[in-house]
Amino acid sequence: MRLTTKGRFAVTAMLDLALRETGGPVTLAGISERQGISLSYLEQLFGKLRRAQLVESVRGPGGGYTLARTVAEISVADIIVAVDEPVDATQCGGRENCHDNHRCMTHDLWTSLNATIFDYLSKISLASLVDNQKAKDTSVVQDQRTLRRTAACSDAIAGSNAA
Amino acid sequence: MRLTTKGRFAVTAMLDLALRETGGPVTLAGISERQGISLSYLEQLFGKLRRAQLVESVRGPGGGYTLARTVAEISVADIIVAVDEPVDATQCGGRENCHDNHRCMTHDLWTSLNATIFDYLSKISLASLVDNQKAKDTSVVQDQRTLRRTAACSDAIAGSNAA
DNA sequence: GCAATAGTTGACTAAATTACTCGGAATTAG
DNA sequence: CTAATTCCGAGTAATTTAGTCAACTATTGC
Repeated sequence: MRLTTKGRFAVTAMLDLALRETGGPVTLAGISERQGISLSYLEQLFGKLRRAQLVESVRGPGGGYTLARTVAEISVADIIVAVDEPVDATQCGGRENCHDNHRCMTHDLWTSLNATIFDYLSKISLASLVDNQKAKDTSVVQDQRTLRRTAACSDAIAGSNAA
Repeated sequence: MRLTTKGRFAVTAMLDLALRETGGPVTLAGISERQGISLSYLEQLFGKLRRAQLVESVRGPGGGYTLARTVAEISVADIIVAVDEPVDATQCGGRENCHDNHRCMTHDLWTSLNATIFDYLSKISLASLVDNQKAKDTSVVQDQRTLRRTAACSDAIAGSNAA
């Protein structure tokens, strides 16, 4: 479990996707434009997200990405694990070949700490982020663009909650 | 708040220090040998830990480092923040210069998530890690045969960093 | 005072990772 | 067919990680 900007990008992109997927597949070009993340980088990230079965893709015109599960079934931990390679830096890589009586020190310390952080992030679903985001949006109504987006978000939430 | 191997090294080193400081200042050379972390790298890390006032140094023969506070007053979060540069990757760096109506999305998401993780790690003190470690040590008493493996293990660690 | 010990600092470097670009191939709607 | 879009691999600049090296300062023991 690492926490880097890579994981943040992925979560941001997934949140954007979650907020819009009722209108059919969402293109990476759109996410790129809205979130200020380069298209090519998104392609890499979504390649991993797809292989982790968090999203599904539709090729061709009108294609794009959709969530492979409901927003309630996708956690922040899922996303971060999908894009941040395992790496599992317990130094001995799970094997017990560290120092003699010190071998468990780094090992147990980080495996348990990792487990707890992972556990914590597993309980934060995309659904809760969407809700939070929706609350922010409606409380800061600015112009037409925001209004349109808010409406779309409401649909997105209603639609995916029903499923 | 990032979680990288750098922070892990620092926490490991601090734990080693906490476990031994009753016998006076602990040298970096000792920590280096026991934990398999290069001396020069430890120098860098402890420079930061000292500037963050988590440790105090004693120069000259018999010198080394001691904790600047009690083990109960030092948290894992303190250590990680001390060595992992701020970076604060909210993309807009705290300023509100992100995209128009999307600016708060990444921003709020990560500041709140960061805060929660930070909060969590703030509650894990060195004292609890020390207690945990002591329990492990006494329950898994090693014998002389194990001690000889130490040298070989250092090599194993150096090699497995690539993985 | 001298020598040994140990921290302090800064400059430097190799390797890895991050964040990204480019070019093209596969797929599919219209 | 053509355009839109994902898919894929190679390449790359910037950054970070992890570590080296050398010179320096402070302290202690003799």
